[in-house]
Amino acid sequence: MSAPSIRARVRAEMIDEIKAVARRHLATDGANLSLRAVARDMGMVSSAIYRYFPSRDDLLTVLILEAYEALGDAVETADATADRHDLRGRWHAVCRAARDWALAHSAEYTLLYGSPVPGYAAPDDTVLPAQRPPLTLVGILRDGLADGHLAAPDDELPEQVRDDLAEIAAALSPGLPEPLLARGMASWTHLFGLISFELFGRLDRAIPHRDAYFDHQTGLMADLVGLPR
Amino acid sequence: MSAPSIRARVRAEMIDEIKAVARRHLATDGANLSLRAVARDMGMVSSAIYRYFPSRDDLLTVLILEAYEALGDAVETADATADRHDLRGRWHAVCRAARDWALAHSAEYTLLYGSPVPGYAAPDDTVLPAQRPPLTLVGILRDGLADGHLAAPDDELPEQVRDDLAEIAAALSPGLPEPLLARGMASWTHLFGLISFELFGRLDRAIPHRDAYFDHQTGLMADLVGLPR
DNA sequence: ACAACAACGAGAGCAGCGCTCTCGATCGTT
DNA sequence: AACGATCGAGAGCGCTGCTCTCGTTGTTGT
Repeated sequence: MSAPSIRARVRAEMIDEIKAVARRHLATDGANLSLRAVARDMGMVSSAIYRYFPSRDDLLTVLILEAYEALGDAVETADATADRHDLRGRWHAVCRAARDWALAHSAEYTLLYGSPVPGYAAPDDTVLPAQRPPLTLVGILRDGLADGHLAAPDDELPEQVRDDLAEIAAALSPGLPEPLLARGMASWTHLFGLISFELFGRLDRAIPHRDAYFDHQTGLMADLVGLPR
Repeated sequence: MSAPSIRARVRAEMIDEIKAVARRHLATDGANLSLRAVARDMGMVSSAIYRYFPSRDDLLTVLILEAYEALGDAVETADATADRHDLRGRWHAVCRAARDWALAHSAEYTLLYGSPVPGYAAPDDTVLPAQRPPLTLVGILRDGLADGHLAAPDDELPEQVRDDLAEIAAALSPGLPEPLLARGMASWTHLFGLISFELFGRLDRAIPHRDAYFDHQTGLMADLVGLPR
């Protein structure tokens, strides 16, 4: 067993460079990534790329996975950096981190949360990383319940809704009351919609002051889940 | 001025058939519409399509415009059909109508609310039709205020948020209190996110009972804007 | 040290795409 | 009846993802 051979090292660097160039193309040209353009940028012929990625979709899948991880990192870091007992501060920090990452990596965000590519099926590997942002929000709720600064709402849930949410709670955060989880999921849904609206240009003419609008909207959701002011 | 000539009539029918075939392709193959495939389906050669639409994007634009109108029709019809004084019933009817239309026309919904196509810029003609669903929701709020069954929240808004919302209110529904509009926009954002999550497969493993979940989530938003139970 | 093998880049080629141009055929009008 | 507009077919351009072959180069076992 020797140190990694020259070939293995070069291969790893090649893969990294392909991903980097692909990300650059993604940022400038949008979501329709051209393997041939990537190859050209690297001074290679298009078929050579296939030594490293079996298909364009496989390259996209890797980029998607890493994007999920990057977004997850950004969100969790924001949460960990905030004062642990300032629930509302954490909430806003997490939401802003998601938005900031999305604005800074719009094409990658589009890959994650935009329309699914027709022929493309997301592999199961994406399920866990995709849960990190909502899990972070749920973590704030869990902490709030634990130290008594947050009370679960006493909404009555239809049986089917309660059952579905109970299973989710069991997987995400055992013991989380279903009515609170329901409101948490509404917040997560709203956050996704908010970022998508902004990124996809739906606020262009309507909302000049995006930062203030975003904070106020996420504040409404903080109210909805019952975070103390 | 004569009756429309045979040629004009045939041309109109051709355009209609192209749009119909294109919609069918959209439904089966997803958002990447192939002009050549449409032409093949019509027993034509691809270049013949260009006698009727100057480019693929122009065909897409027409489909998008008509999709906006169809969604707007569905939503407004649902609102008009419900009991005018049952605010909550109207709210749920409107939300369900939007969701039903999206589920029944998923590719077209994706065209409207999915990631924007890279090279494609939405023409201004889409702005007004795109406002019809949120306008319908706002209409429910306006009616509620008018007959006293709905009270505007007394949220304090940051100045920038209040100013932006005041302009929107002036355009959409003059006199609508900004704090209520803020919550209405949160509801609309949430509704878009909710439908997109479902359509883009993000609830696939998590929520088996989609109908009940949807109604409960939109109910939470009805609470948020203050609709009486 | 040399042979055998695996990994690699270049190139040609296939089928598909959007789009353009040309050329007859057809239709409506004068 | 003749002319001009309209239309469909066909060839062709440059682009795409992807496959296959061929010569070269790095790695490994004897």
